[in-house]
Amino acid sequence: MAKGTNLKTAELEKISHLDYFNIAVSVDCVIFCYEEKELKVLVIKSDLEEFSGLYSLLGDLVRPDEDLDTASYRILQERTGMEDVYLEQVHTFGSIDRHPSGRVITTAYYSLIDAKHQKLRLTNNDLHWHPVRNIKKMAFDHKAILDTCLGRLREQVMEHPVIFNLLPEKFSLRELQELYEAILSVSLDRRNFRKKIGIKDWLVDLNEMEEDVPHRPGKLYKLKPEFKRKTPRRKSSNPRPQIA
Amino acid sequence: MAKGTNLKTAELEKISHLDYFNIAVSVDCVIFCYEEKELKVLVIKSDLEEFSGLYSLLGDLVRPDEDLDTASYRILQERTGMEDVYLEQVHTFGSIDRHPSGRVITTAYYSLIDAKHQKLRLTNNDLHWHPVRNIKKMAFDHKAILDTCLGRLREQVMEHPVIFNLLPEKFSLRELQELYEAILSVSLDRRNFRKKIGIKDWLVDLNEMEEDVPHRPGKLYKLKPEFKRKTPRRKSSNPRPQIA
DNA sequence: ACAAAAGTGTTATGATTACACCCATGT
DNA sequence: ACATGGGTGTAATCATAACACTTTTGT
Repeated sequence: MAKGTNLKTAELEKISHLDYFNIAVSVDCVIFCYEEKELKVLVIKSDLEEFSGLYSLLGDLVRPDEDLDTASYRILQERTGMEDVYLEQVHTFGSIDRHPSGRVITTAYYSLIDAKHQKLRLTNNDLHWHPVRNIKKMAFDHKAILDTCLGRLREQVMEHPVIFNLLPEKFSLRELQELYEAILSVSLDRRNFRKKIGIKDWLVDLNEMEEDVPHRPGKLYKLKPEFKRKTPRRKSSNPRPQIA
Repeated sequence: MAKGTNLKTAELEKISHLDYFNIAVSVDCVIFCYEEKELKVLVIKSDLEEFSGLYSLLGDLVRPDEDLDTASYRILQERTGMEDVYLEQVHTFGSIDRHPSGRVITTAYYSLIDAKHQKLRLTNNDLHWHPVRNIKKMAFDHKAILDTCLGRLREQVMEHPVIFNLLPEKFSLRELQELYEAILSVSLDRRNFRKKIGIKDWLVDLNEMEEDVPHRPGKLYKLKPEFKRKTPRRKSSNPRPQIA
């Protein structure tokens, strides 16, 4: 269609791009679960001598024929054996010196999974779930990545029904409240918590009771099916205004 | 320190990475300004034949010796001649086929600048400010990038004093309200708006009046200096809870 | 009987919404 | 005098936060 002008074709431009094909691209996944009343993150011992003894997040280079989102999904599947997980992109870290092997930029995702359903390939390099609040130092800039993802999780959890990805299908309001408390590092008033959850209208009362608890059993609830978004919600570009 | 074990050094690992050094990394800037009572974005005619006639955002490949954030800042300076601008990373777009020249992932930033202070190098390729609401189609996936950044701007504007980067130093409450209305595509009640802005306590009354307006002049205000964050705010990883 | 947690309501405060009139300035 | 926008307050509704007692179950 377009006549020969001073436009470049993509094919021509490709050549001039070649000089720039020397930044590697990776993804890192902050995979959260909730276990023993604690928020935990999946970490593995770094296999770089520079970071000997430190743990890192799970990540990998992105393959040239693989979407960024697909790459993070692949990491997650390879390591946890889980399908159909909640995964959301958070931030891309691109400092020059963040990786000792050379220029590697990385896009961080966070993921929420139900501790009961995953079957970790706990084979090597001390791959394990680590309580988030104990973590002081990690390989690379992974502590900053973890902090950023935790911050995002805390923001999301207030407004969107994502937290349920960390719980089994059926749960009591106490379990839900304890999970909020673990994520936010606060303690919440039980009555106000129940009122607020009630208003949000996210839950279905299953008319079932907890079993095998050493106290009065609580009712069990599940998330209403219409809120089950394993695929990351697309950000609406038109949220309703909250100003005046 | 570490004895020779089965750890790899970064130097060794570098070699195995070489196969993967074939994804290009770019940044794209969604540069907003406010002019003639409209939110506008800086666009330029695409120089790719595939997108002949379409406009694209301003972007460039990231240099191997340049931080991601620095790259976006460079684009902005080159094109607008401005220093000290508000710039925030939003999302990284990494579909395989998003660029016809080959595999290019791009990190999108949005920026807010005062229309009065910029001196555009309006030299070529029809670089110009385009009203955001008219834009239907762009080169590459740039329409999606624009929408995502606009969505982020709308989220931010509710909670954080960022909007002032689009205004001159001194402004009236009417100008401020019109700007909110332009960004959010809503109309706001004047009394409620003023009440809400008052509560936020972001402004200083300058005890000056508008001049040269064909009606009763309004008071002028400026943003309190402590809220002038040209550098993107770092997300707190500990927002106060808003649940119960 | 005791321990542990479930379940539940009221009051006070602050934010939000809807809504209408007089005032100051320029033409 | 008219047109344009500046400036202001009240009442209704809703969300939030603080707070304590009775009930149910397992041991």
